[in-house]
Amino acid sequence: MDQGSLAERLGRYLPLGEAERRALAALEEGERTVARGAVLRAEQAVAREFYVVRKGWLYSSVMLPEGNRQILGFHLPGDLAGDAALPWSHAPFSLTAATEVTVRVVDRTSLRGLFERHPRLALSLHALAQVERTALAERLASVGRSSAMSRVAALLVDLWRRLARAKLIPPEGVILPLTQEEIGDAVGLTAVHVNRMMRRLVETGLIARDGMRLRVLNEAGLARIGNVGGREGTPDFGWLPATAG
Amino acid sequence: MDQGSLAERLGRYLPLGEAERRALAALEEGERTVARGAVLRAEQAVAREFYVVRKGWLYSSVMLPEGNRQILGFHLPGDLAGDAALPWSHAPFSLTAATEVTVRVVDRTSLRGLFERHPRLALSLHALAQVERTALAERLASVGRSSAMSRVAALLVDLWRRLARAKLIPPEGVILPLTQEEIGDAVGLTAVHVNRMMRRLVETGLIARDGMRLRVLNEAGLARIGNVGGREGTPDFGWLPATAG
DNA sequence: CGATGATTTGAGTATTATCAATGGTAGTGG
DNA sequence: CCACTACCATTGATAATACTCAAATCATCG
Repeated sequence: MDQGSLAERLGRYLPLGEAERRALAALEEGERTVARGAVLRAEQAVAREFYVVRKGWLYSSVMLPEGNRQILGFHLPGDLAGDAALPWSHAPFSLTAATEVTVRVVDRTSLRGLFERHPRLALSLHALAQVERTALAERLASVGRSSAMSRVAALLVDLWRRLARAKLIPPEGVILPLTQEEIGDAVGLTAVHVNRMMRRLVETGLIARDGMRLRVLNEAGLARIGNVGGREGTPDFGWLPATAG
Repeated sequence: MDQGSLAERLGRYLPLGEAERRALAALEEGERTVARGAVLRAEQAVAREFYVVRKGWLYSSVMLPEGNRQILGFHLPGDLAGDAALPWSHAPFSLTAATEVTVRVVDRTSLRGLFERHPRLALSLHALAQVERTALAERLASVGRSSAMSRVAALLVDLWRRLARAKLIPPEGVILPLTQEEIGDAVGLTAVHVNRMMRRLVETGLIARDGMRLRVLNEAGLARIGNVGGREGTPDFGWLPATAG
């Protein structure tokens, strides 16, 4: 199946019929590739479309008036990006390429047809949005109520697990295409402090680093430090209507 | 129209047809009232339903292992609550009554019928979920990247504006049914520090308090301190299909 | 090789948390 | 009506966490 497609992503949660796969594939119109560091869509830009990440990483962020940046989330292959802009004419946050990234473009008006002809897919998309929302809530809890160590650990576990699910982790570890400043902007810390925390995680033997390459040596331990729950949260799409065509 | 109903809420964003109003009303099945402080649905409880707030306030929260609590958001009349649990069999966070609160119960499986028969409403619900998601993102930015003063100010402006939109603010000010500890749990501060910040906001003349009653004297100033944007973010549901019956 | 940007480390500071004590207010039961 | 309790707000004093500033090291790329 198409690597990083919407069909592949939704297929993780529920079985899809042939017609449904085709409908999803038809959504993804143009393809666009942007270089590392480039902004795919800026905050406040006109936003009539959203994206499906095919290859590479993206992150969404907002800038505060004093020049601080908050990174809201990272979008890996198979993730949607920019769909939170649906109910606005202008993007509430910007999308930036953490690596060179390839996305498929989905015009928001094409959701009308999808919702009319494929209610089951519509419901799945809705449920998927709620998954993202829960992830955001968990990040908020981490940033609002945990120590610096915790926050960094939580972010690393989250990324590690998502990458693992998407089968993107080779045995020698994964390349985290993030500066420590970006990590800091994601968890609400300065780059300097992120450095100290990562360093301590290495000393403790929980992770290993080599340049940008990261290996989690003790996922359970890292999860504990990060206050990250275990497997309670397996998505349950079983209540959706049974597979159509 | 039914105060705090889903129809009233969605009607704020787009015109609804008669059939659509009926379909929305049909969703809301039982009614339930719980006392201030009571838990409507606990974290990890089986979650096959979600709620529409009719009267009173609710908040959703998660507990961290060390006993810290993060309040994720407040649900005012007309808001959905617990809908983020859709893709899970067990609730990712708990719902607590901040005041005595009355909710209508919606079984998640009844969404199937709605999505099949009313794609336009389905799309609206989806868009509404994205609105909530954006609010969460803004809170994250506030907690992650602003000072204590900012965070408290941002929360107050947010609540104030939402209450104003729902026409729930009498001229003498609104009763915030929140302890300073709850405010702290929402913005990632201790109750003690929340107290100091609120006190300073009063000294500065931005707000006035009398017991639990709050009045915002200078909304623009409070918004500036809170790093809260102005009117950029007016929802745009204009791209949805035109009104059906 | 020089230039640019990221990481690393140290020293001092600031913001926010923690601890502790006091006063206020509402509710309860006698 | 009053004691009594419980919870919340307030304030001060102290401690800890994370930030700021600064400089040195490293890595990468033309």
